[in-house]
This record gives sequence, structure tokens and C-alpha cells, in this order.
Amino acid sequence: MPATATAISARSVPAFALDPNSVISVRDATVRPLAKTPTRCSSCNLREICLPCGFSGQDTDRLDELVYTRRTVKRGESLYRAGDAFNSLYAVRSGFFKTTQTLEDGRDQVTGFQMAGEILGMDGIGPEQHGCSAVALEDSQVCVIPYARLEQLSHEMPGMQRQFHKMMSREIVREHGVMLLLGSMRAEERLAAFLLNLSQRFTARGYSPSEFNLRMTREEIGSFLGLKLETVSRLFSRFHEESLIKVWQKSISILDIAGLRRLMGQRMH
Amino acid sequence: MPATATAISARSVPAFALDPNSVISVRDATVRPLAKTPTRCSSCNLREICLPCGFSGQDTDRLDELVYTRRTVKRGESLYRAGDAFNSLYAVRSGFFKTTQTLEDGRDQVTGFQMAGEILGMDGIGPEQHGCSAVALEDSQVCVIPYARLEQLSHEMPGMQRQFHKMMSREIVREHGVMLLLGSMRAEERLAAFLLNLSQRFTARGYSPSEFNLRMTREEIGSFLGLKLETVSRLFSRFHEESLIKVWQKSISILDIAGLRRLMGQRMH
DNA sequence: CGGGGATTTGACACATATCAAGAGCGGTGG
DNA sequence: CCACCGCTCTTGATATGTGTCAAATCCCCG
Repeated sequence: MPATATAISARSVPAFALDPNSVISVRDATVRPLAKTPTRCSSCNLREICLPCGFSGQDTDRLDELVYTRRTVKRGESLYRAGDAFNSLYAVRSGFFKTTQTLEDGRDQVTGFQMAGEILGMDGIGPEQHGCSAVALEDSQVCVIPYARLEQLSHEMPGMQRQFHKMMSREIVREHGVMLLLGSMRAEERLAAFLLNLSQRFTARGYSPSEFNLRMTREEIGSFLGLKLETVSRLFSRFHEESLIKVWQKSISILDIAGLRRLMGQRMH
Repeated sequence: MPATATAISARSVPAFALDPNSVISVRDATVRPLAKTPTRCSSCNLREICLPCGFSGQDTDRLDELVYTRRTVKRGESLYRAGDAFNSLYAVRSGFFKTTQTLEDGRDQVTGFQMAGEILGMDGIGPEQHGCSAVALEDSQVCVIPYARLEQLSHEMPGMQRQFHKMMSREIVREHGVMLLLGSMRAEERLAAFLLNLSQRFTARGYSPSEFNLRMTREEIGSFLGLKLETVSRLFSRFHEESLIKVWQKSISILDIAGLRRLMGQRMH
């Protein structure tokens, strides 16, 4: 069986994020009144794809002790920068972020894109300071999760501890996927994998799997994929010609998911 | 300031492992009688670079509750394989491992090399099964850390919990470094970074910073660095010609650390 | 001591980077 | 409302780094 997008982004290689097991019917979630008490995890419409995922009602309530602040980050602003002291993790409540890692000589690289329900800042725990910067790609809001409180709650609730371990572990798995992508895929495979991954993550959030807007520039995509922006642009054009996708500026329609998946299976030959 | 090896492998980009803060005088450690009760963390000569790092005497004793089994893995054998159920983490006690991630079409990639004191298997926690395989590159021994017990102990000892979080976080940081390497460095920079990282890790274990034996083949190095084995071989030859290193089969002498560091700073231009 | 994998090295191919120019779009200010 | 400016994107021509294929040698392991 050739490598399918599902395989890449979901099973052994969750290329960028989100366990497929947490792919939920968001319709169900959105039926409920939207965030009457919006700072509470227990009533958050993201609870099934965010930190609370997997908790039962009673336990979810306890999460409300954890998250008591929101923070708004305008497009282009940083949530934190490399070198900042580490105090909190952040759950994306709305909007879109990129994380970038910088080398002393100025080179820097996008290490990930984060959307609603995803957690930012886990790389800061070990060094006790952030190693990368998180920048909002559109006006965004995050829930602040003070790490000390998370530790405390993990101590009291074994379920919480395990949930948090799982989240960190999944981040490691996600990065393995990116390493595979950067280390062994050709440019067209990388871009196909990228699009399929975005599609999957939008789907999990109740959006269309095939129509979405890119929040990032060609350069940011290229940086993430280890390619130059011109290469990304050319590939978009080629995918367009081949009727795999429709691109117009930042708006993307995926026309042939199976075709993209097929692309990904091809060995560097 | 150009990117130095130290920068890459130590500070913002701990390219492959091991926090420089844990770079200890191993001489001190090796003075003590070597493993009279060798299954105990409290008397293990690796305790300053392994899981117990950072614990005081009393706490270290409690670690002995955690690790009660050793396992020997012969060269070429797997410690675990992708798809195996996840039960335990493993601390390398002696020897050398590689971890590989596989794609359905047969492509696979080395995602890391692990030496004494480093932890294997953290990617299994989230999915509850191992996503990659760990293979011994020489006859090796690992300490088995049952995950359930680790959770238990984390619950009882806040310090343990934090220590474990830090370890996972550092693994994330390490992988960020690899992503940077794969995404934005040229072949010669990658190999230089690789050699410097190995050197640093050997140093931290009390071995020579400049003379060591590679345990892995050119192909495995290439796979890890996203290069073909021929490219790795050619680069070794070139570094040799340029008197940066001396290579003879698997044995390496680094002749000019500063030169290798300089190499790494060069932009992909 | 034999054999098969590992390594080296060369010639060549090709994917992607680089350089360059121009077009499109969006925001800002007159 | 229009004009301008800057940034993003597209596209072409060309350069180059690294992959591919092939052959010979080496050496380690059984």
C-alpha cells in the first residue's frame, strides 16, 4: 500500500498534529450555545479537540481551575519570543499561529503552524525559557495555562497528568513526521503532505476539508517545508494545472484528494 | 556572531540531545565504585546525565522503586518495533541505539541516535504504541522504566513529575534542532553539526571530545541527515582533505573543532 | 580464508536554489 | 475615490548542490 495522506498525517506519522482519534463531529459541539461563560473549558466548544479532550464531565469542570486568563494577540504580534522566561502554555482559542526557531546567523525556520485547540509552548518547560517565537498570523486569542498550576492539577488528577503526557508525546510524534518530511520527501510530496494535513485539521474543526484559506505566506510555507518560496509558488501552479487543486492567492480548493495522496507515495527516485 | 556549534547543539537549538547544563565532570562520577548494585539509579554512574539528574540523594533513592529491570539487546536487534504496544520507557545503560520511523512505501528514516543516559520511547505515550523502532547498533543494555510506575511515582513526587516533563520537553527541543538542520542547512553544515553534536555528547560522558568511533554506517548517518550515503562519504573525504577531521572507516578524529563550527555558520547562499 | 556488505570515487542527471523582472493586491494617504 | 507604495506572488533563465548509477576496493564477520 502506498503511503497515503491518512497514513502520514494520522497513524504512524501524524505529520503535523492532531490525533485522528480526536477527529470528532464538531456539529455536535457547535449545537450548544457558544461560550456563555467563555473562559471555562467545560463549556468551550473546542473541548473535544483541545486539552480537555478525553475527560468526562466532572473532570472537565476541574479544568476550569486551570485556565482563567485569555490573551488576545493581533496579527503579526508575538505571543512569546525565543529567550522569554517560560511560565505558561497556551491553547489557541481562535486564530492562527506560527512558531519559528532562529539561528544566530539570522536564518530562521518555521517549525509549525497552530490552529484552534492546539497547544503552544511545550518546548519551554525543559530549558525554562522559550526556545522559539510564536507569532499570530491573524488576530487570535489564546487561553493561558500557567504551568505551575498545570503541575499542581496533574498532581491531584492522575487523568490530567496522563493527558498532558500524551499531548507532549504527540508533539514528539508530530515532529517525527516533519523530520520524515524534511529528510526523505521531494518538494511536491512535501507540499502535498502539507495541504492534506491542513485539510485534515480543518475537517476536525468542522470546516470544509477541501476549501480553506492559507493564513501564511509562500515564504512561510517554504520555510516550514525546507523549500524556497519560488518553489512553493511553482508547485502550487503545477498542482493547479494538473487539476489537483485550485489556488488563487491564499485561497485553496482541493479538487483531487486521492491525487494528492498518490503524489505523496512516490519514492524519491 | 555566526552560528557556532555550541549554539546549535546547546542553547536555543540543542540539535540532538543533552542540555549543556548537564555537561558534568564525569571523572567525578567514574571515581566511585562502578555499579555495585547495578540495577539501582542511586548508585548508577550515569545518574548525573540520566533520569535522576537533578535529584538530591533522598529523592534519587526513590527512583530505585522505578527501575527494577534491565534488558540486554544485541547488536542489530530491536528494543521495540513500530506498532508494538507501549508499556515502558527505556534508559540506555550502555551501548548505542538508533530509532527509525517507517513510511508505508518502505522509505524509512533514522530519527535519532541514543547513547548512555538517554531515554527511548517517549513517542509511544500518546498513541499507546510505539511509532518508531529502536535498534541497537552495538551490544547494549537498557533500564526498563514501566510507564505506569513512572506515572505513579510522578504523582507522589512532584520533583519526579517535573523532571519527566523536562525530559519530554527537551526531546521536543532536540527535534526542533533536527528540523532546523534538515530544513535550512546544506550538506556540509549538516555533517559538521552532526560531528560536533556527537563530540559534545561523548564529552559529557567523559570520553574524548575529538576521538571516537562511529557506531552507525554512512547510510544511517545519511538517513538521519537527509542525505545519501555517497554524499556523506564524499563529505568525510573532503573534511579529511581539508584537515578538519581524520577519518578511517568508523573512527573519527576531530582536528579542527573551530573549523567545523565555522562551516556551520555559513548561510545556504 | 572466503564472501558479502560497507565504503570510496567518478561521471552524469536532475531537482531545487538563485537571480531577475514584472504583475497583482491591499493598505494608506491625499 | 483614486493613486501610490510596498509586499507578495508568479514566472523565466540559469546555476549548482546533491542524487543516481556504476565500478572497484576494502574490510569485517563468520
